[in-house]
Amino acid sequence: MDYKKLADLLFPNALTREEVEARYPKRNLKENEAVTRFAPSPTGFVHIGNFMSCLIDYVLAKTTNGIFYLRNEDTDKAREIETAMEKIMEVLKHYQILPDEYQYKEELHGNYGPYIQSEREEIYHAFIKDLILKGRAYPCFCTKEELNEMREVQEINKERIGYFGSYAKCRELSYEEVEEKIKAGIPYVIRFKSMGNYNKRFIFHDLVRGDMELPENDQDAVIMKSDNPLPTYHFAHVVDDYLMGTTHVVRGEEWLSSVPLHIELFASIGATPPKYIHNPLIIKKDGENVRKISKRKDPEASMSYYEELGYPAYSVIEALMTLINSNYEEWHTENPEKSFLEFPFSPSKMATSGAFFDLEKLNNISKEYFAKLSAEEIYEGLFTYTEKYDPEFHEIIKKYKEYTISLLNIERNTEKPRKDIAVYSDIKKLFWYMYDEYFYQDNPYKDVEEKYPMDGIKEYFEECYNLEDTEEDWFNHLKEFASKYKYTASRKEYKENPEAYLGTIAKFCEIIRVMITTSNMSPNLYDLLKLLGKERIKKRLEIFIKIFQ
RNA sequence: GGUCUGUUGGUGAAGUGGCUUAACACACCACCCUCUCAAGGUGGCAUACACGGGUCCGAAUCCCGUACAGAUCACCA
Repeated sequence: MDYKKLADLLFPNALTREEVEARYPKRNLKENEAVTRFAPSPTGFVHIGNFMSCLIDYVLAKTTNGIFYLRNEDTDKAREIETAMEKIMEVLKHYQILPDEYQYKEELHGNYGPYIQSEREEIYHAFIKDLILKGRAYPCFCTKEELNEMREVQEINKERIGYFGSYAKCRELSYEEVEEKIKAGIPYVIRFKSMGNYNKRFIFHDLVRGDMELPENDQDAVIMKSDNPLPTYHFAHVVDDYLMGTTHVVRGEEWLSSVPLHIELFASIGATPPKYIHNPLIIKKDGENVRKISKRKDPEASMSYYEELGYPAYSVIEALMTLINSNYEEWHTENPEKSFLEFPFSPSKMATSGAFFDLEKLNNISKEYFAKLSAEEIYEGLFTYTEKYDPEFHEIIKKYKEYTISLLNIERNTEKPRKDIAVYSDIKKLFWYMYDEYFYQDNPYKDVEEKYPMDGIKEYFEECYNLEDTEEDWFNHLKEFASKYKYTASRKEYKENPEAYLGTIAKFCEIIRVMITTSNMSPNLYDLLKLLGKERIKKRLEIFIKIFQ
């Protein structure tokens, strides 16, 4: 076979490798500086597993003073979704994981572009032509039907499945045969010609798992598709990461089984492969079974799920960091002021089995985080969140800014602040009744089932309640007053003689609490009353008494 | 079926041959505190290292086998 003739037949106008490589000088890196990339395909929402890889990429690049870039892997034109790239950019922005080099719409940053694979066609073609010239790639005209048939034969014979060895029949085509088929317009793909031996093994070093013994690749994988002149993932990965100078490839462990192919592909173009970090899959318990978190079944697989509920970016990153390195949590409690970018990340400490993204744990992390924020900071976050996800509430908190901050400040500046907010959408659930716009929407007490005695309630507000009291005075006065209406301050006394009392002070407080919040659970009553003010208390009192008397 | 990877309490996990009578965190339960809730405090979850062999003075840790689970075997990434 005359490879030169074949190469010119298939790619008459392709650039040479030298011409292409001249555009991509070696990166000027110091020892240990990592070049990483986030390389999503724009086929849907951002999956949490991909985002975890992305976070690792980012941490690796930033902690080594290296480069983190974004590459749009849009070679699958059939599955491409137009808005997907926008979503990806939004997620990166939301989490402030910003690439140093990227290409989006009219913007181009970085000297190793294009960063969109569909714009790199001539680059791939130069490499493919070069492989053909070396006898390491060839056109294959096998149809889907032929391939399926071959597969069935392999299954019956209990052989390995694939296009390799004697099954790779298009390997043997003569130049004349190829020329004839091409002239006849028969569609074809380009396959890599493997020289590997499946029975031979080699050592592959993964940064997470250490040394692994893998069989050599012997599959003649498709490297260029027939329906469009773009490469498959495998080939694009090899060419792009070589030219763009990627030092570390972070990807899900589902890629582990194609490592032998990638290693052989790198060797075939005379390049050193990058270091690999195969991170664990994010899994989920589904009844008895454990499975990969799924785009279709699990809403929490999508990064937008967390944003919509109002998890702060910080909480999600914290939760993922604890998954990535389980000693992260401990480190962070010891170094509470430090950013996750100062954490000494170690790939070898990463879990090697499936990682369970625990929403309970996320909530806990998030509550701890909110507990540390000031009321003003929470207000700001809430402002941004509601602007996008709850415009009605947004208008309300805008109107009552100072008041909302005071609400958020209840039991906050103490040694043991409240921990009842995990997501921004919790805030409305917690404080809706403190806004008259919500309180008076219909009968506020429609869900109150218990029949409360009204003894002393009206009198309390008329004769005793004083807005100026300190909390201590307030409670003492309340106790004193309630005891006149057969409420006791002593639990013991009440237990001994329940008939003699209407209840304990707790009961009296409960009635007031229900009156102003419609619920028997709320933050500190003293603060709520104070914030509500005399007039608004009075109005609620009147309605309350009217309904319950 | 082939290949690869795993398997420590309810959950996530620490652990790389002696410091382990196996950490820590979350969840759950009980009690304490308390005007309710959220917290906070104390304690509990009673035989947690898949199973069977082996190496060794000594194994959760190394080796072999078995079972189970997961990943992958596309012109999808």
